[in-house]
Amino acid sequence: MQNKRNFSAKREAIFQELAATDTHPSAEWVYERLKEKIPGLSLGTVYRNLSVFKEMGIARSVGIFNGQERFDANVSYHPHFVCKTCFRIIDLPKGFYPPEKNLYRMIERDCGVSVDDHAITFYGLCHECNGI
Amino acid sequence: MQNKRNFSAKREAIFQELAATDTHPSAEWVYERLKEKIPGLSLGTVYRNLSVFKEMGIARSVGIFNGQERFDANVSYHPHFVCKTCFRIIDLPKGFYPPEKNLYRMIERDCGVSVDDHAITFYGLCHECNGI
DNA sequence: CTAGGTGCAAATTTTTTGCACATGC
DNA sequence: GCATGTGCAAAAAATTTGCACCTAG
Repeated sequence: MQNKRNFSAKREAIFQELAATDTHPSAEWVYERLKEKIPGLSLGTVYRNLSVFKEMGIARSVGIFNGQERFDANVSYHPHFVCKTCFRIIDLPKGFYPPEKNLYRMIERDCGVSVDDHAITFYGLCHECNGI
Repeated sequence: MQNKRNFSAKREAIFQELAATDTHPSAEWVYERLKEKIPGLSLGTVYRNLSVFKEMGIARSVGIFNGQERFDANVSYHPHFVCKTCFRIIDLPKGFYPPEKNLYRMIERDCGVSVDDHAITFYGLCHECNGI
């Protein structure tokens, strides 16, 4: 496993930007924020590095919402809430809906597949879009 | 000829094709299958009608996998399994990982959002891709 | 006639990729 | 020098849309 100290300056900055937010940003969002600090940055580099992070296992995709893939540097399991209106993505505590111990093994036995991951996503309206 | 839904012939055929399969197909898949039976059909019409079905609540999106949105005419809640290699999508019995009664209300109270839906997706390798 | 549905192709949007150049060891 | 990283723009791929026509009622 590669230490992120060996990252290039731009790769490091992209990872830090992703890791420092809880907004589960898109590539575009990361690019827009970083191009102020790093004038030479290109959007393609952001895409390429987000792919690198996924392959390394230090980031994951939350899903594609409103046509844009959303990323998360918090790779420990937790459910998400997605607002159907503004596509805000909120982390939910792991305590909501915790997976049973042998759930993957049960599915494997009953369905003839191998399972190594899962995702839980709730949908609705966030506080701002709810008109409250 | 009029059917009970008042769908046009093509709309009805698209819905029937979606409802008759458990493959959770993409628009392309539906189009490829139907264009043999309905020579004049166009891909745009398939896309437009799948959107209509989603708005009507008689179909839903399973998610976007391998760049293609996948649809399901089975709108009653059930978890899905997605093969990371071939992107086959398999229905799992509702009994796996059933939601707790007041889960939505708990999330609403604790997180200040309104919740009306959720999805659970397991990932791994299907039987064919597992080399078994 | 009217309203909705469709074919067709162009446009849109997001993401990927080819290639030349840059950078660090 | 060599391998990796990057800018830039073109390409790719999926989906949406504009518009003219068509069809049912």
